[in-house]
Amino acid sequence: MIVHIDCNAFFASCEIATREGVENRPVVVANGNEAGGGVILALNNKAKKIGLHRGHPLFQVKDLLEKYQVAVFPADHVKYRQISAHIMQTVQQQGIVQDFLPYSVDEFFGSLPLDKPEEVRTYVAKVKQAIEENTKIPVSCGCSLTYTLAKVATYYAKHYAGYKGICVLTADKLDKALSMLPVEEVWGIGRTYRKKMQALQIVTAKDLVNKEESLVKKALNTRGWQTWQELKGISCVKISTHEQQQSIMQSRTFAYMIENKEELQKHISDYASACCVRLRRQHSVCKTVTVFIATNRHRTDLPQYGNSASVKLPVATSDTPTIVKAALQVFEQLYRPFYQYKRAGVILNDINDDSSIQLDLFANQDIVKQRKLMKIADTINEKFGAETLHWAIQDSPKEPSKGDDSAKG
DNA sequence: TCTGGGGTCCTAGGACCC
DNA sequence: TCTGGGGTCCTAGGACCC
Repeated sequence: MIVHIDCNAFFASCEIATREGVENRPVVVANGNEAGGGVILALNNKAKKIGLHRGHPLFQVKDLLEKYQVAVFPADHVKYRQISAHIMQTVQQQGIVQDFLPYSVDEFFGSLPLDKPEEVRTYVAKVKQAIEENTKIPVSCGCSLTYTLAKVATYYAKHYAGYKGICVLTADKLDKALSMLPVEEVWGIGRTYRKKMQALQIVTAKDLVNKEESLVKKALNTRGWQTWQELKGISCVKISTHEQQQSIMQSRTFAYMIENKEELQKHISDYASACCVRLRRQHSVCKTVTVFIATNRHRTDLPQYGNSASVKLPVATSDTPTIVKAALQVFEQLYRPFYQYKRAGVILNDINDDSSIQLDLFANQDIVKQRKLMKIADTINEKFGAETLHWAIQDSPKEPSKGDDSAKG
């Protein structure tokens, strides 16, 4: 049996668990920038009941927030990662669920070598109780034959109070469960596939399962076909557990629109630099640097422009000055004057372990020295705060420092 | 005034190879 | 010199996820 554990309204639950006196109030977690813009990322049931939704921009629901005294908190991802790790640890200590792995910050998969539903239910209930006692985070649990079906089970665990947060979906109940499930609730069916489903007159998950394999393969490609198989109880999805991320991205929506080139350059440098820190933290190097910039797509009254481009580095690296320089070069290609920019970001791709650097025959870089320098900088910034050491190349390229790539602080 | 920030995988098509 | 068949690799973009 595959076990799926899903935290309920995770970000909101984390805030409630770590603060006094908010558990009886509607609670909302939103991201935001200095100007207070932002959208709702998570909310508890009390907040849902007064009509709030995930994705609502805060400025549109200001009246509701005031009227019902909603507690609004900014997202604190460091806290959420810590609580997530605590949940992992708690479950592993129980020694009941095997191969327990995180799928995202608030979802986990594992397996149980049992098939009697009562037994499964009993053990999963123990795990659920341990999580809720140790971390104060309420969870829903689904168990079934495949990952996709375990997520179906969790859907029912969440939607039917009678299950008390645990649903064990055995083969004999599949038919009924799938016939009651809207197809767009199935893991792997998103916006585009939902439209295709409508065209094929597929309304429930069961309608999908009943379609012929050849039709599914043709209309929905490999992904859709895998989902179809999993719904029939045939495992074929793999949960990837990369220890190293394969891409690292840092981007922001600005509090206000920016036209000034130097100001944008400053942001691009900061994002690139932040990406590098994360890259080194996972002991990786990257070979491709991508930059994107865009205007405010919501402002239809203003001229729109958005673009992205990449550069391939001659040698895979995690060296901040090298990567910042590359990002700024790409930005130079992208930038068009007279537009009001609202969003920008940097993505690192082609990521590999830093022990596997392929040296370019003609490249003349002293990698050992670079790495020592980076290590020192990271150590200092970790110890004394992220802005203690700052790379000169992050500053406006119009006033380069005399010593190339030297750090100032 | 104010509208998120990350990720993964798959596919189609072009470049290039023998 | 021309032609075809059979491959691989790379990339951009699109789909999905949280």
